Amino acid sequence: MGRNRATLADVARKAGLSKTAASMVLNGREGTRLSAEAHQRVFAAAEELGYRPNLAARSLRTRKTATIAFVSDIVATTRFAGGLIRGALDAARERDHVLLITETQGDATFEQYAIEAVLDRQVDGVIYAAMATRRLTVPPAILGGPVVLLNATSPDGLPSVLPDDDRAGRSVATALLEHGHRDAIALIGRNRLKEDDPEVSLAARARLHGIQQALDDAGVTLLAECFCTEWLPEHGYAAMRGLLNRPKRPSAIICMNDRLAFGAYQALGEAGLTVPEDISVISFDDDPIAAWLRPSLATTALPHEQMGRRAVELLLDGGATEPSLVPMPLRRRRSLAPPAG
Amino acid sequence: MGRNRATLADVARKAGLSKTAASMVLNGREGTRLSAEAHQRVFAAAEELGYRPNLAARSLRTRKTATIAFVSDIVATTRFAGGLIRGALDAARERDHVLLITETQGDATFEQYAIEAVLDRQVDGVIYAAMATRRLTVPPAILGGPVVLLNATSPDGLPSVLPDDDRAGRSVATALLEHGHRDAIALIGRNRLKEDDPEVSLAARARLHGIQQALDDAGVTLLAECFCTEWLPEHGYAAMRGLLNRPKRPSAIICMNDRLAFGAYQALGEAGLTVPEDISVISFDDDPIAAWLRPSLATTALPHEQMGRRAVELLLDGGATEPSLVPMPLRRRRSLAPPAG
DNA sequence: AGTGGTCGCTAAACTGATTTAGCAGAGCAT
DNA sequence: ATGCTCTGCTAAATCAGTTTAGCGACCACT
Repeated sequence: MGRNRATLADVARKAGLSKTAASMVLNGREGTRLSAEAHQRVFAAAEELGYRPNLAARSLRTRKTATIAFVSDIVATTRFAGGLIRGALDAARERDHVLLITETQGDATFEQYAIEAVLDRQVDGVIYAAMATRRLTVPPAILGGPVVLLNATSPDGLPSVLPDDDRAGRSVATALLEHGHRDAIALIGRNRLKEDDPEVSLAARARLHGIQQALDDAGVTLLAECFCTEWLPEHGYAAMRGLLNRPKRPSAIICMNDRLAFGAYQALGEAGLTVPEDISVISFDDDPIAAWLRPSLATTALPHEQMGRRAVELLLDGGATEPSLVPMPLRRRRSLAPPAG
Repeated sequence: MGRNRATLADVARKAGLSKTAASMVLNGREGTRLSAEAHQRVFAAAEELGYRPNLAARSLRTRKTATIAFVSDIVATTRFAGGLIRGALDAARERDHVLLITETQGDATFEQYAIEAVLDRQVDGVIYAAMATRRLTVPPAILGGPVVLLNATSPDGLPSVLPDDDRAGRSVATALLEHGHRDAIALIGRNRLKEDDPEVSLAARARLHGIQQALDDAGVTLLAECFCTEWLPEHGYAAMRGLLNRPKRPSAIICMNDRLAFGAYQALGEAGLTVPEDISVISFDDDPIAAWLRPSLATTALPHEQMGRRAVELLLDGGATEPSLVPMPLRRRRSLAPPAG
C-alpha cells in the first residue's frame, strides 16, 4: 500500500530547499521568514509530485495521529449504532480526523485487547460508547488521554453525551394530552430492572419520570401500567392483549420503545381495533419500523447522528463536564387522534 | 494519550542490553544467538515496565500498520452494515489487526478524501464495501495495495465477496415447492432497473434467476409477478393489494426482500387473511423484522458476518480472484404451510 | 571599524522502533 | 603464536517527518 510515495525530502530536493523549509511551508508555519518565492517552489514541487505526508512519521514526532478510537460494547454492529457512527464520522471528517473502530462485545478480555490495540496506535482520544443508555465505569487504561462517553455516563465525571429521555417522556405524554386523552392512557414497558439499575439503563427511568411529570402537571393518572421483562415486540404484543382483556379499554398507549409498539400494533390488529381511531399509540426511539407501520407510528427519535457528532466535538474541541443532553425530537405521525366518542 | 509509556530503550536499559537485543527478543526472531538469560531479562523488564511498542514508530520502519481500511459508500451506518462490520472486526482481531472506518456517502469528493485519509495512514489494505450488492469501479488510488470488494464486484477482477443470491432464489422457490405449492405462486418485487443494471443491483437478477431455475426444473410457472419501484413496505403493501384483487388468489408469495414482505403482511391482515393458513410468504434478507412479524417470516439470511469475515480473510491471507460466494441460509419459520384446500 | 539586528535559510537532533553490519572474546586447530 | 570459527552481543543506519539552534549575508548605527 502506498509504495513509492514522494517524501518530504523529494519535495525539498525538487524545490531546491531544505526539508526544514519544505516542512515549514507545507505546514503554513507562522513567523518563518521564508520568501514568497520559496513558498511557490515548495507548493509547486509538492503538487507536481503528488506529495502527501506520511502520517506515521509525523505522529512519531508530534504524538498526534488525527485518529480517534471509537470503542463500544456492542453498539457498532447493531441497527442502533449506524447513526452514532455516521455522526461521529461526519464530525471527525470536518476536523480532518478518522475513526478507528473496535468492539468489546461486553467481554473483558476483548475490551482489554481493544483498548491496547487503539492505544498502541497512539489515538488522540477515545469515544467509549454503550448500546444501552447506562452508567458504566471506564477501564482505567484509557484515562491517560481525552475520553468522551457516548450514550453513557460514569462516576468519574467524564464528559458524556446522552439523549434527553426525560424531556422525551414529557413530549410523549404531552402529545397525548394535547389530543385530549386523559383518564385512559396506559403504559407498556415498565421494567424494574431497567428503571432501578443505572448500570442497566438510564433511559427507562428518565422516560418514565418525564411521562409522570407531564401527567402529574395535568392532574392525570395512568389507567394501567404493564411490566415487560424485555422491550421486544412479543412483550408488547402480550402486554397489549392483557390490556384489552381489562374492563376499561385504554384510549391511548405509551410504549417505552418502538418494538413494544410494533407488538402492540399486532395485538390491536388481531383484536380488530384500528389505530388511531380506536386507540392512539406513541412511543420512543424512531426505529425505522416506526415509519413503516400502518398507520405510521408517532415516536420520539433517538438523535443518534447528533449524539455521535457531539461526542467528537466534545473530544476534540473540549467542553463541559456535565452530561451533554441531546434533544429527542417528537415525530408526529398517524397513530395519534383524539379519544373515540 | 499514552504519555509516559515505556520505550524499547527503557526496556533495554533495564535489562542491561542493547535496543537491538531487546527488539530481537521481543519479536521472537529466529537465528539470533541471544542467551536464554538475555531472553529472561528482556521479558522481565518488558513485563515490569508494562512495555507496549509504539506502532507508529514500528510502522515507519516496517511499512506495516496492522490496520485495515473499511471504506464504504454508505454501508457503515445502515442497519445492514452491522453484520459486515462485526464479521470484519472479529476476523481482524483474530489476526491482530484493527479497522479504520470511513464512509463516502456516494459522494466523489468524500470518497477522494476518505481514500487519501486512509492511505496517508499507511493502511495495509482496503476493504471497499457497497450497501447494495452491485458492480462498481474502484478509485484507482487504492490499487497500489491489496483491495477486497465487499458486497460488490468490479470489472478489474479484484477479489470480491458476494452473497449467493442465486442459490438463495432456488432455496426460496424450493421451500415453497416442498410445501406443495405449484400453480399459485406469486412474486412481489420485480424491478427492471435492479435486474438489468449491475451497477444498481446484482441481487435482484440473481434472486430472480434462482427462483426461475427452481420453478422451471419443477415445471411450474408463476401465477403473477408484481413490479415495484422500490423494495419498501409500502410497495409490498400495494403489490399485495393488487394481487388480492385478481380473480385467482395466490397460495404463496415470494417477496424479493423482507420489507416488501412486511408490507404484504399488512395488506393480508387488512384483508382478513391469515399467514400461513390462507397464504404462505417467504422472502430474502432476514432483516430483524422477519423474526418479529406474526407469524414469523421464513426468509433467506444475508450472511453479513460471514461476508465481513471473508473479506478480511481474503485481504490478509490472500485468495481466489473469482468472486467468493457466501451461502445465504434459509430460515424456516411459521409463514410456510401447504396450500389451503 | 565594530556592533547589533534582521532576513532567509539549513544542519542536525529527535521521535521509537527495526535491521544491517560488524566487534570482542572464547575455543580450537595448526 | 597465528588464524579461524563460533558465540553473544551492539553501534549505527534507517524510516519520514518536526523542531531546535544557529549560520552567513546584509544593513544600519555609532
